Amino acid sequence: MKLSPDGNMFTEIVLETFKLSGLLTTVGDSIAASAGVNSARWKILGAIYLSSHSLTVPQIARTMGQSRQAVQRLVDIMHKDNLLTFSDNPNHKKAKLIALTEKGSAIYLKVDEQQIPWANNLADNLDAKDLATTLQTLKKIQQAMDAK
Amino acid sequence: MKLSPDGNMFTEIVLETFKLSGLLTTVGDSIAASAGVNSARWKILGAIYLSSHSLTVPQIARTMGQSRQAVQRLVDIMHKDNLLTFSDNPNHKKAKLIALTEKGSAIYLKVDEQQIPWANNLADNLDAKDLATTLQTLKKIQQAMDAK
DNA sequence: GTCAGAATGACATCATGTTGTCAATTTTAA
DNA sequence: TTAAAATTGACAACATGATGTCATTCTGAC
Repeated sequence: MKLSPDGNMFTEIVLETFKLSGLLTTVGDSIAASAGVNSARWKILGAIYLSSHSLTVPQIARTMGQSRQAVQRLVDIMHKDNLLTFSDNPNHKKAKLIALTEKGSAIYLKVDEQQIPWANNLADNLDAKDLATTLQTLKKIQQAMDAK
Repeated sequence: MKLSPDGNMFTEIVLETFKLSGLLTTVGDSIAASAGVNSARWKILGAIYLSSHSLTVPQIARTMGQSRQAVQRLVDIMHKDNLLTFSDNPNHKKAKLIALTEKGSAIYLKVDEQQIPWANNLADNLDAKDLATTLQTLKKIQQAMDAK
């Protein structure tokens, strides 16, 4: 069997996604470093901050497209480092609700201060319509994968 | 400072890229498993196969957006496993040229057999024009990052 | 209400991938 | 031509992340 023209484009998108993810992680490490965290921990902080309410570990993992255990590991470390708080979950005895401490919040905002001009600057050189299409398509790809 | 509307879209694309990359790696592991490799090794095989000529380790790393050392590590393992060959590089005494063995080639093609219908099928449910825009935009983002 | 199946945390093992360092080689600039 | 800078392979240390297992808790079908 051969790739259809669309299948070929799709495959190229997959490869570019891998590549971009690697590059973004490296850049993210630089951006987050001055606040004392790395990309991985910044992403955890962001997942909680952006949800605007407490989340359980599995919820964070699903948001991030990662395994429950990988997130649990980081959450435990960040809890020890006083970046996150655990609180009882009225709906589940074992699955604690996770929120940011003041320190965690401050770190997230400090990283954001640097990420914002970076993102604004890069976005300036790109077409808004194309960005919108790209964002929607990335989401649709995930939905299509889920459906299989 | 606040995110511009475009900066906000850009940030969302970044997060979706991370998420999609994680999900694709998991799916890729499943697809590649029957041929005895995983996503990481499949990607190495693909980088060499698709270039249609021998590559050095740093060249593979740049193609994949990963560190030279991570690629070197896998290449050494895959050489031991008889998936790759090393040959002298007329342009560089230390940097060997890497190519696929018959076994490596066969494995790549076997994985491809399964990846192709998967990609074709998913692409069928997506708009060709949107896929083209997405692919171009992902590449442009990388160029814009490089320029900084 | 009960019980099978799913979800969750804890723990372990392993693969992937980054960063840092050093010596050897290549490239570049003067 | 030569010397400084960049590239490369080898090696090490460490962080990230997937997978597997077990006991506990929750959910849903009956």
